[in-house]
Amino acid sequence: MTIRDIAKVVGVTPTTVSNVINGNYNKVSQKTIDKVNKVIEESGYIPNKNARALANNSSKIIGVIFPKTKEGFMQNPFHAQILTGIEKVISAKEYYLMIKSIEKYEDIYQLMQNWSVDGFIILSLIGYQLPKLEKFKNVPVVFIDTYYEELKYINIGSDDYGGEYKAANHLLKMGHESIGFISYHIDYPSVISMRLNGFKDALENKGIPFDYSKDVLEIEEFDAHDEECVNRILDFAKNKTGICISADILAIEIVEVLKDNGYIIPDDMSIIGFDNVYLSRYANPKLTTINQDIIAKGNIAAENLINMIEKNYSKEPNIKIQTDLVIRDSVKKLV
Amino acid sequence: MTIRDIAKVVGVTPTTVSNVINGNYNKVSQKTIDKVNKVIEESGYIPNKNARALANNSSKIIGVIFPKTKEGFMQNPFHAQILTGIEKVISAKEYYLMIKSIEKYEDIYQLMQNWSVDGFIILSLIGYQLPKLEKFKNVPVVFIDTYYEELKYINIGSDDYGGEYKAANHLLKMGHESIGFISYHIDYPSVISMRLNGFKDALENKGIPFDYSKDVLEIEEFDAHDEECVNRILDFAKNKTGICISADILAIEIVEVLKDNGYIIPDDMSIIGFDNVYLSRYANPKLTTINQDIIAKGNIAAENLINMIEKNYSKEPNIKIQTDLVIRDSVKKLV
DNA sequence: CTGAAAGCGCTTACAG
DNA sequence: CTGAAAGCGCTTACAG
Repeated sequence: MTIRDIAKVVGVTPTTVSNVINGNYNKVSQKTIDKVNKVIEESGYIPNKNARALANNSSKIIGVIFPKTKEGFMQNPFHAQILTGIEKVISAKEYYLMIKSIEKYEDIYQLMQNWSVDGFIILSLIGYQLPKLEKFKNVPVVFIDTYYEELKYINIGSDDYGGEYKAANHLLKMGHESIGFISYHIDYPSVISMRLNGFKDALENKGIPFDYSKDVLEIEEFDAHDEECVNRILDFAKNKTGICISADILAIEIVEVLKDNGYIIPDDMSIIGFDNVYLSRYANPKLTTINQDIIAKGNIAAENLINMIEKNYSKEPNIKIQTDLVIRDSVKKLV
Repeated sequence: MTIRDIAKVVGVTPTTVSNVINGNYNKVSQKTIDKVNKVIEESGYIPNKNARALANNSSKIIGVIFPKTKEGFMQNPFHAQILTGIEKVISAKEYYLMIKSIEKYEDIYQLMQNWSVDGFIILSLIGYQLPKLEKFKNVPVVFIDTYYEELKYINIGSDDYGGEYKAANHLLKMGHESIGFISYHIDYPSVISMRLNGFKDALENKGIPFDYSKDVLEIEEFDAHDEECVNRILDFAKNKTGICISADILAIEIVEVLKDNGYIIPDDMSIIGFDNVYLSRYANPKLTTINQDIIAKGNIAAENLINMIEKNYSKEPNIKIQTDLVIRDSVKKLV
């Protein structure tokens, strides 16, 4: 079934059928429109998108790029929630969703040209990996959680700085004075480094000096079965009463490690996460954390991208979702 | 940059360039191959996939179809894990991944023809929704978790019957005699109905009569804030000491409801889930459940599909992943 | 309002 | 080993 077949049946030319399909109604008589539509209906004709994309140089495909992670790309609940948000608006607007997890950013170009992808959403790219910007000139791109000074593109981020500031401040208010910050590997600039800044400033604003070497623990690869990794955490915890952890998923793992080693949470150690991943509400104890509306973030990213694609218009270059403290059961008030 | 541009630079014809790109080396001299490759390299040429798909009627796209759920398609950790498994092999084999969540199965046809999708993986389709089978004749399809008598396609499932049998049996062995089964809406046949069968047979094999009206609770829509929903669960729990729940995500919610209403788990009520979603290991108490290797399921589905696409060969029509009891902390031994 | 024709960028028999 | 040509199924100026 092609456009030509339809044309033959109706007794008209492919041009006309194409015009009907594309809603160029000012170019076709109502009578013809009806006839064509009827045949399309009856025959169950479905246009070939590849041909259309080839002729149009536009595909209605939106590519979503995830960083490749060791656990597997959707094992990260943050990724899963973002994708949920993106998918919802993409499918509502009748775009198609192509997904790729990449190791090096050059892989994006391929996908870009390959399919005449109409636009991209790129997640958590570390600044220094950002490809030379000119390359993106022709394709609308929306970044999520990307910090980069020269970023001229739309970025949908969160108030990472303010969020972690609130987290540390909460610990401080609850009477904790020796507190630390644990994170996966910290890139600069990045979501994590911004959170660290918030942590640091909260301390200093209370007149508590910040000492990176004592107050921050970077964990390159968390592994609950790796003795050295566990010992580093235990060592780090020793002289502290509270810890801010840069992501809920890591926080939950660390809570388990501490519990396994005799800590009672929050009695012996107070913990605050970040992200308010849906898992955190079921953890034991329920995790006090910083909420960001991850699904909204996905929605906003997709909406902005589609606006760019369709109207060549874009709101602000930098949108920041607010972040709020969610108090649950993992922080204890010290007297 | 097109194949023609490359051809011009090399001083050769598009046919030859195409032959080099496609590895038809027996049709081109080594000298030409080298020259062409050099120019391709230098120019950063990337073939247009749409054109190729149009000419080939094959796209290297694999479509993955999820049922549309209220929470959002990736909010379901089972979906997320399956997708992780699928993505891993698809990207390793250099296919592209297109994702769609659908409400009605007819939407599949669209996607199918639209992009000359090379194959489909379809998740959790309920048997009676299965489209007329002839329609799939030309496109390889692998189903996941689909039960259907006349299913002539490959299905990657789990031993749902055996798994739930083990679950119920475990409760029985631990001294529980009045036990129940809770599930979302039950379709027939389906993953859930098979699990229910396993539950039922475990009971009957111990000489305990099974009474659907008393032993099974179907929850159409779980909502912890809906009083009626909560009351139904509390009512159901009243005269029981243990409950098998057909999915971990539901089990975890129900545990919360019970705890909120004064139950201590497992002292007052023993709970077994199903799926061993990664969340279940962090729940409070840690959830005893039935494990299935969800990522492996995704891997196997993708591998089989690609085999079908490339070699027109397929293993068995029906592959069942094994399911095993994972004992954690949500079941109590009765004396 | 309708149609003939060229073009999108590739592939693939076929001839030489 | 190389190339000319037709075709994949659509779109889009352009002419009438």
